[in-house]
Amino acid sequence: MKSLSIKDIAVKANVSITTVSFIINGKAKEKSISEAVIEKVKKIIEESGYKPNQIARSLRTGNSNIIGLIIEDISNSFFSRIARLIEDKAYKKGYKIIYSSTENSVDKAKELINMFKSRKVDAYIISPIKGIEEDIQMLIDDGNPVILFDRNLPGIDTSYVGADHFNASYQSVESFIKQGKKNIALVTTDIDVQQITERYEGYKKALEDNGIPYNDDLVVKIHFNQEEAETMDEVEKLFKTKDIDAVLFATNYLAISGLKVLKQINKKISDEFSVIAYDDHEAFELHTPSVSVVQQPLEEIAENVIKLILKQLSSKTKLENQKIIIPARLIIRE
Amino acid sequence: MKSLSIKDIAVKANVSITTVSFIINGKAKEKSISEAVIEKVKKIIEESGYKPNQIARSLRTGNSNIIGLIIEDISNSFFSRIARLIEDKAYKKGYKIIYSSTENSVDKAKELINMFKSRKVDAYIISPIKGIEEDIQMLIDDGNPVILFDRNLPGIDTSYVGADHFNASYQSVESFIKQGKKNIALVTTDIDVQQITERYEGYKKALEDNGIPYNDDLVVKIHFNQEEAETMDEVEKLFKTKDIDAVLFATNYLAISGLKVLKQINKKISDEFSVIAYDDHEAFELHTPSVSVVQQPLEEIAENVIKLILKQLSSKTKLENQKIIIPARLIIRE
DNA sequence: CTGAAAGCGCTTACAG
DNA sequence: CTGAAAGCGCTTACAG
Repeated sequence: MKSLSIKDIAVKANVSITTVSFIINGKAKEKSISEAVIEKVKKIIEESGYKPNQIARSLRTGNSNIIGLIIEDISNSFFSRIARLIEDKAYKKGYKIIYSSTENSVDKAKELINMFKSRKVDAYIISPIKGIEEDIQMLIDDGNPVILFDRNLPGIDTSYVGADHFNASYQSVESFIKQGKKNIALVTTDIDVQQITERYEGYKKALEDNGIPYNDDLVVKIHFNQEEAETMDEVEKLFKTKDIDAVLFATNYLAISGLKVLKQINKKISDEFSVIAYDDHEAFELHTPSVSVVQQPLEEIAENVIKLILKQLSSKTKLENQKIIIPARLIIRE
Repeated sequence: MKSLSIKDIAVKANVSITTVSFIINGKAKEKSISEAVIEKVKKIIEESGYKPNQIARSLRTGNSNIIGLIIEDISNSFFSRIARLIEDKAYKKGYKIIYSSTENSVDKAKELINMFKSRKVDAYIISPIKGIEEDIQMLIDDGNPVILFDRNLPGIDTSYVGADHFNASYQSVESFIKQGKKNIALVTTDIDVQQITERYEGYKKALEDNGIPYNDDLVVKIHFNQEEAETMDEVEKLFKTKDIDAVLFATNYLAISGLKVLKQINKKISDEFSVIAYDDHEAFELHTPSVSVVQQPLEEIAENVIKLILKQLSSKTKLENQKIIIPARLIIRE
């Protein structure tokens, strides 16, 4: 069954397709179409259930009312929750979101950008990885609104929204030190992205500022994408061979692996052994005892991303770039 | 900066756009274009970075290589993990996925279907809710491939893939009974969808088959979308006023709220008080003590959904419908 | 107050 | 072996 076209409506209403188009697009008044015609056409559209073909509209107008969202992995709860918030907020303004996961692959990220480009999305929201700077720069040069979030790409001159990873990490370590901890470990990943680097820098600086020597042996960099069993082995080794009294996990999935290890080796979180996880997760509050966390300001990140995108979308000229850094919240749970 | 069109390539190569189009679409051989021309055109495409406009292609061919995925809520880990698996598998076959969340709203679900329709997606994967039967039937009548998953819509004659909710629930209750439990509660939701009803029926039937009278007081139906605090109040009331020795949670988020209550009122899971959660979640294995769960076969669900969709997509004729029910796995954790 | 016509960038049946 | 032309379903500048 073929669907109706604007022509079918025009024939039924005995007017031109121009008239129908004006009515559909709310330009009837402006084009001074008579009330009678407006009524008649609207009624026919209503009754027939006609929906304009958005593909044709996009081809003609060059925009799509679609925003492309590129993230690392939709099954990661940080991203899926952000995606949901962005989706909601965009939807209310008449924009749809197409998302896709890069899985931390430069090739896939480039492909996704190309796919979005060839579908003429109106704007790009990207949680970028290293290696796609050029592709992003091309989008910007072509005049597309582009916003980076979660991770900044220092060389790229565009707007960015993200949490203050450095300070969050700094404060976490400082809170350990205030509790009297001396041997503070960091479990992080080896992905070379800014937010991970910042968490590392925050850790280092906090030690330094408090006169505790940095010890490379207490920092474990887990290879991205490796089997969880392997990760757990590495963390277990850290817990067993080093004399540590506190550990900061740089991502929530690492913290979960870490907690599994603690359970396995029957080591408890206690006054003698503190844990902070970067990025909250339902498992942490529920854990016995509860795990302290750094909460990322999801709502504010999504809010700011959408606000910037919509502002750029409704402006004829390129707006000034904004780098918005939002404080994260350290939640100490007893 | 305007992007290149097929015409630009044709001009550069000094051939017609027809020839360029044939080459792009791999029909060069079939149309017996000379090797020399193929080489020349390919080189120019390569060098210029030309990407065909998919919008124009869609308008012309009527298909988009896009599959629409409609789920309840992308921030729910069951859906985000399924989405990721489906995305991966579709991507390998050259299909992209557009997803959107219905948030259990009939209106939003209808709007999403309309949006997908007007974007001419090639196929629909839908985790449906009651009230959109007509809209789905229209899609099917129009000849679109449609697959339902997770929840079936009994009246609709199309393929379906989902877990065996009835048996999973039945077995959970039976395992309680084997442990000698008599007062088995069910915490479920009031959403009127098939998979929730089946979990309820499985619970009831297992009691009946084992000679335990069904007691309505032990079944709590939580209102969907209400504040978690309210949910926790209701669960707390159940735990405090009824003398129960086992509880089955019909969804993982309800189980998480339930565990929070247990923590608050300082009640422990033990030999005297067993818990099973429907749908695994990282928090459950980590919990002290670990929580038994029903694991949904995510990988198999995604695999079967994609297989059915691709088969339908590559077939000229409408294939016979298949209802694929996959057993869930009950994992008893000590 | 309304319409004929061009054009967005493709694909493809047809012609040579 | 290759190309001119129609057409997918819209929008919009222009004309009357």
